[in-house]
Amino acid sequence: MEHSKSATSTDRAYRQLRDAILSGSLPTDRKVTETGLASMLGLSRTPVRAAIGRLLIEGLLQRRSGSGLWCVLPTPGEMQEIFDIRARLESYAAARAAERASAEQREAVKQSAERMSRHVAALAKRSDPDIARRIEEENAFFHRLILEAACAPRLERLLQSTVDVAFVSLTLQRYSLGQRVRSAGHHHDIAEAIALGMAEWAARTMEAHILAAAASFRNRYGVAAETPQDDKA
Amino acid sequence: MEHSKSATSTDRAYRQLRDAILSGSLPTDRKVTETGLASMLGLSRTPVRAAIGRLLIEGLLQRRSGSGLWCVLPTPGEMQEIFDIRARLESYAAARAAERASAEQREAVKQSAERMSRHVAALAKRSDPDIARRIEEENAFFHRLILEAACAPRLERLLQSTVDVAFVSLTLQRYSLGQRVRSAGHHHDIAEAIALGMAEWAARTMEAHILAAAASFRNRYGVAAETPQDDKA
DNA sequence: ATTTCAGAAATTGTATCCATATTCTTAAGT
DNA sequence: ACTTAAGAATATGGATACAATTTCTGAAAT
Repeated sequence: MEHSKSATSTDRAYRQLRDAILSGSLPTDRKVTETGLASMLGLSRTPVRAAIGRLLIEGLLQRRSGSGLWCVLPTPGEMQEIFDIRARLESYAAARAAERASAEQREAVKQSAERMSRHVAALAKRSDPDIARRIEEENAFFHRLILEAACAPRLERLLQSTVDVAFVSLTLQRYSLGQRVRSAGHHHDIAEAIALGMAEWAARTMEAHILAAAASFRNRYGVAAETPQDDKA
Repeated sequence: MEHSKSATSTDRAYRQLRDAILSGSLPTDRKVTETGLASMLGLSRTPVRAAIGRLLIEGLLQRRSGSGLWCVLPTPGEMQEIFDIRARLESYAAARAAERASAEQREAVKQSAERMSRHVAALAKRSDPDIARRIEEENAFFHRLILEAACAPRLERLLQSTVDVAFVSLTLQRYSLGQRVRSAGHHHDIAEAIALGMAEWAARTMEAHILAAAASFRNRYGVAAETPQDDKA
């Protein structure tokens, strides 16, 4: 659940670079170099290159023709795309989980939903300054539980490595209290659908859950509703 | 549309290893080593390691706990999973293509469907010994056209890593003539839906198109899920 | 002044080397 | 005979060295 403190240098480099890109501390308006990143991290180029390879696949870095390596943050349009993809894949995961989760897994999902409700209640009472982080972790845990219960290794890899969860939690951080209450309600609905083995209900609720997050993101970052006329990004 | 011979050693290593795994010329019942693969390809470990990194992400290689590197081919259950994922992602691509394809792209999709029909007709007349390959290429081209028209770079990357795994397995199977005729019909339907901008129709037809392929695959290779008996080839 | 060519600098791709961790083998002890 | 421990062999992760391609700079020629 938490990052094990010491992994390989490659893993550390990957996480550090990803965080640096997502937090905006790496420039997106000029090119970066492998050597520069390596010396910034205090490592040789070898592990940094491996990390760069992963980030290239995930799309957070790009090699532009004849002008080096660039950090790339998803445009609002791409964020919408990411949410749409997640809605489709996670609803599939929810349906599979409803069909094949073990009894313990169904119980665990329900308990996660319960905990989430308590966290949100605590947030309303301002009783815990650290509660926002707890909510985010609980949310990630909930989705991970379902993904595991879905018993779908390929789906898991796709969701984990290519459409980054960090984007979603970025959105979650800005939820209003009302949104959080409703989001916790979604978790309850999904948990119940999975517990009862109702795949279609689970899938549609998960879809709605993620599209709600997408809508919230759109509101925040000011991309008005999708215009029929094509805006090239 | 084909690989130019000149590329970086890493790319060559990646392609060679991927082909070797998918074609079954690398063992899946005992472990392989980086050093062994490198000397097999006549390269140093460095580019081979980069290639291995990509294959690990794609799931064609796995590091098993404390016992090295293994080649992994998708099980029939995973193939079903891959088809399900493709059905969801490519139907999304079709919907987006219906909404935002250019006039030229809509025309190109229709023309590809036309060519496919002609190829299938030629197949019926046995007039071209090479026709099966042509059909495969046209099919790949059709799907690629739609993916490009969808204007969704993330989706494109995501599908690229899942599709080609499915494709190689697909080429192992032989569609019956009747199936090919119906498949070409799907292409026409999808092309028309996209041409008319009818996103929902395009999406549902694409979904059905891929699930039909999945069913055909299951009949040949899968554990017969719930089919009482399979039909004649 | 603009263009072009050459040399220099820099960046990426590849190979080799080293260190650490893990496995396999062998020998010793109970 | 079986178990365990120690050392050897092997494999992987990382660093450095090297090569080749690409880019930048500058000067010369039209």
